[in-house]
Amino acid sequence: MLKITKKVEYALIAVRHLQENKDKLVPVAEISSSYGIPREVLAKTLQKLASSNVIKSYKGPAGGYKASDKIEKTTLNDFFEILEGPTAIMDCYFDSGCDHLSSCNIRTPINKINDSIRNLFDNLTLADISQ
Amino acid sequence: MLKITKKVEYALIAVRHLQENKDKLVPVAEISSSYGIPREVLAKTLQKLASSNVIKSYKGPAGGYKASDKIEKTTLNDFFEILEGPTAIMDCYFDSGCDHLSSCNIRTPINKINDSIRNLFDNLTLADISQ
DNA sequence: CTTATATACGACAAAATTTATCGTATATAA
DNA sequence: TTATATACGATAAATTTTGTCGTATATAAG
Repeated sequence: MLKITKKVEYALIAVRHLQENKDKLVPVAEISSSYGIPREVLAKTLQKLASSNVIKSYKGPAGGYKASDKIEKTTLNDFFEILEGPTAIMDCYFDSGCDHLSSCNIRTPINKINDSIRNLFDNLTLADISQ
Repeated sequence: MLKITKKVEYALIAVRHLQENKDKLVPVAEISSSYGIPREVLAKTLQKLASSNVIKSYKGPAGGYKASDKIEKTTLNDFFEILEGPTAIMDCYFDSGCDHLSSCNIRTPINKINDSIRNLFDNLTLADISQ
């Protein structure tokens, strides 16, 4: 439990690789072969980061991805939510479709844990964890 | 991702129920029926908490579980680890069997995130999140 | 203007993990 | 002796995660 997904792992690897190669455009194939990541999975992950402007994409031959200016200031919370949706240790923190609400005795604990984690991730940027 | 398991959810519910019924022994069946939790799953979960002395167990008719003195001071980290093993967002934080180590460029980020989460859970007790 | 290369994106299959069930053993109060 | 409760391993079902496949679109180069 409390594991990050491969998607997020791959995204972190890619982001770091782009930060280390700011001078050029990096195609998916380069990252995928360098780190042994399935190409299509990585491609979709980078597409999400691109549509949120964490990285920039360029099509065509000699195209690829590069880090955007935004990347350093992106918080872990934003990064995770771009890739996986809202950060919550239980779905009921965001969803409203719980039918056990009347007998639920852990709403307060769950909310406290969640708020703590979200606060942690709101205050950590991609730059912070790279140093 | 970063979800707690049902096991942990059930354990939290049970712990809160025991805290609210400190005067008596509570059998698994009472908790399981009150909150709609599968009996056997809950039973195994409580067995783990009992063998770690977070709660105490009593066999036989009129037996059941009750909260121990230790319960209030138990940290979330201890609680989670009793139920699910070491807290880590990626297995490589504890396991040594990674064969990508030579090309791994996210060891620092992963360790920083992990340490932050563990620090958070080390400083939150079951009592803290119940208030 | 054709071709080769790269991103974009939806549908589906495979694998892994989580969740639940079943069967049996042991302790103990009445 | 019996009924009730915990203890615990094996296995099945369900869910989630991970990976694959097919097709479309953009663009640089010859």
